[in-house]
Amino acid sequence: MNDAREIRAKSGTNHEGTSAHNRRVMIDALRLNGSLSRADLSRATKLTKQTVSNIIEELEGDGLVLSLDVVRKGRGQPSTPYKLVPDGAFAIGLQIDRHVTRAAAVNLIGNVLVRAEANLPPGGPSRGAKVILDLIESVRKELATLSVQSEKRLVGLGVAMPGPFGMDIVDDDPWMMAAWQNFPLLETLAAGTGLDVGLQNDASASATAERMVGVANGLDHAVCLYLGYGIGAGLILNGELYNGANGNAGEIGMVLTPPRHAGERHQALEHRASLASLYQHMGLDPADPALHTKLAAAALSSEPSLAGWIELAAGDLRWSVQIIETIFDPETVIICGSAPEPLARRLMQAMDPLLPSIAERRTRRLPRVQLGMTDPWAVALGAAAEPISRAFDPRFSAILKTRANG
Amino acid sequence: MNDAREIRAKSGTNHEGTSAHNRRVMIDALRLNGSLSRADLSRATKLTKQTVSNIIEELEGDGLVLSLDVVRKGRGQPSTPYKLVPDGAFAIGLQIDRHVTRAAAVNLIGNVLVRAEANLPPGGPSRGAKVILDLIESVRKELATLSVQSEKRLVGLGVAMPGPFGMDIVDDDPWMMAAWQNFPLLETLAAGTGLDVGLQNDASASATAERMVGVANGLDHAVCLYLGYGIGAGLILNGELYNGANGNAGEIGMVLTPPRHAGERHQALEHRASLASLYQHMGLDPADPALHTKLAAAALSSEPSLAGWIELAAGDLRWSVQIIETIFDPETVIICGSAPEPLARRLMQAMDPLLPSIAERRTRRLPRVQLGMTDPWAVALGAAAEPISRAFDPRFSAILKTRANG
DNA sequence: GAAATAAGTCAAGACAATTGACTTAATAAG
DNA sequence: CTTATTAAGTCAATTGTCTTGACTTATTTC
Repeated sequence: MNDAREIRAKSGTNHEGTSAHNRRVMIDALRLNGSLSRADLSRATKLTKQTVSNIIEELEGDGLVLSLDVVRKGRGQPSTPYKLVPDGAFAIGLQIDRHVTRAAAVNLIGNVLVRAEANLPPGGPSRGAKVILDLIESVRKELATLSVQSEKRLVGLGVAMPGPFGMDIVDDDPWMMAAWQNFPLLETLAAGTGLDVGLQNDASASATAERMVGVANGLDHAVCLYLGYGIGAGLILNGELYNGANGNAGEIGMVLTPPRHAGERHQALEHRASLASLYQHMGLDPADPALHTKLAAAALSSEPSLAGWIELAAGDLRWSVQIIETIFDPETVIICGSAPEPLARRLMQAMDPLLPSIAERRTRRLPRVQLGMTDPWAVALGAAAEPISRAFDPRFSAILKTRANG
Repeated sequence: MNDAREIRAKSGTNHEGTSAHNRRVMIDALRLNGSLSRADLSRATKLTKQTVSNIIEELEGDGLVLSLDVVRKGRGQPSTPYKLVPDGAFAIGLQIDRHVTRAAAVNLIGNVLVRAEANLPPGGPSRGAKVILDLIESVRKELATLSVQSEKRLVGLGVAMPGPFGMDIVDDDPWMMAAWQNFPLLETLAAGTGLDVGLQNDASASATAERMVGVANGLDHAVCLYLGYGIGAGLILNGELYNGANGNAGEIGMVLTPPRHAGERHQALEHRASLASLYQHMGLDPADPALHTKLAAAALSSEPSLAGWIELAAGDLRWSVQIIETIFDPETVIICGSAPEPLARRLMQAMDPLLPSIAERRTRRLPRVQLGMTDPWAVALGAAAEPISRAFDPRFSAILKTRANG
């Protein structure tokens, strides 16, 4: 029917897809509920007891689940609960920031087992790539000392760095984030480590972390408002991270905000509500290694210039939250980022009262806005959580055939 | 493991899920590509020739596909292309608007076969429900005269009405849209028609229509900016309509816009860029039956008050498009709605040049903004397209088990 | 005319979930 | 203290769906 005309279609599926999905569903259920018996799993997943038994046996054989003590409760044969084996799988996450890179190893349930960081030399990837590969290697070595099986059970490498990706680069900065984005990073890392590599921006990584071990755990619709050097949103929609057509969904830094006062020009959100704007406002040096500590201290004091920025930024964030609620209709909005926790907390407080929005409903179960992780390691954790999610979370794409046969 | 504690888990799947998915994938491929041979389908879906043959045979038996003339092309046995049978399935769509309700019947490929409209009496659902049921009944009867099989092949009823849904009602208007939203409409319609009923807001319905037969056909990431009495966005993300946690995603009317000039208060977008705002600006009566014609005429003239509104609204839309691009990273933004086409066209032109955004990339294949349907029947069409999509489009939820056995 | 190529079929096989009867082990009831 | 009831979990056979590999058919190219 077609010469070279491209045929567009989604993939079909087969037994393998079915089986893979059911395995993922069971792992997901165990992660979400802590421990469940085979009978529980059967009811929850709508699969038969027999099927659940078969899959559990398989998962147990693979070292992904283990049985706990028998539980007596009411009539009937006592049940044997199962839970995930924490060290049933590992993943490594890498955060590439302006002047520093962090790597972390996590296990199947999101515990951080190893962390390591290194300074990135200025000059971008030409010099930095080596630093990164060494850092990953050292994390991998250390992980191997904690678990003999770590190498065998390593499911991938997740990378997080500031977006947006794939843009025609216009401006650059001394730390050459743009150069990083043009560099064939994924290929280099895949070749250098032999691992499957995934990429997210900071905000998405944060959301991934919140979903695995944070306040977004078990939520299918949540947005992480990530306040870092820039500002971004990590989108969890229908239980999966949403990336958009080009991987740039949620890059809200370029959104134009309402002017604060008469005569002010419209400004991009990231010039008003981001740590970069705070540094500028307070005349701080972004490269100062003690910056985080200083900011934390300032946040606990009554520093007037900080208070001024908080007041202004909270206004923009209040507006941002309202837009996010209005556009996404999420269960909750999570404030996270690399700001020191006292600062994030003060920002949260300053955002109160929130603007009226569609999110104000009596049937709400969760707060409209919650504080998420502010740990500087959260992004690396999210980066590491991504391969775990890719390997074990139920998702449409995991069902589809990836190669043809016949 | 649990007393009454609720266990949260996703559903598993089985052979039926596999088969259902593969059927949907084939139908989707045929819809998207017009006609394909079994060999084409096998390559495109990654299923084996044999599997494709089996499914095609089944679909042919179900009257959903039919074979075309054999095509000779190059070496090898000539291929037999298949295409969808237009009248292989039908659905009815219902639009409930302020003072009017429209019903349309479409077939499997989105052709509108029947349309009918009725005035809604003031007073909300207490009197309107009957009008609606009668209208649906008349469409159904007329459809039956066009196809003997229509009743057997009717897959559902789709309803579209202005959102947001499930809110604590604050203000109301004479046409009592709020009352409609509180009324158990879906239950009433399901009981009154015996059909499966789905609900969307206007903007989502518009997006559904654009995806089935409009400029979003085949796109996996697109946003429809719907300009009606209010304003909303219909979100196609990952190839599916996105509804949010409570079905209100895309209800952007409440977004606060940047002030137009010093001293102006922040205003909700729907008070500035919506037909309601135009009516107010021009002193038009929204209930005037000739309104659409008058507006169309005005749009073709050089009416200064209309030109003034266009200038203002275009500014807000420009900003809205930039936010949408920044947040969703879609392949394209589609302007649609119930404004007369000349008006929509002028608005589009007035939006040029668009604000700089992440969407400006050299690798773009589609325009950043495109004009979609402005037909007053587009929403009813989208409403009717929804059950077709629900029944035939590949989607994650269609794979999952819905009832337990064992 | 023979070789190459491609579409499509046939029949057997493989895989994974389902079915229904059965076993095991506890509590509740008399 | 015995028996009935309830629930967890297993066993073995069955079913549904896709895959496999060999085969047939039809066309073009050499």
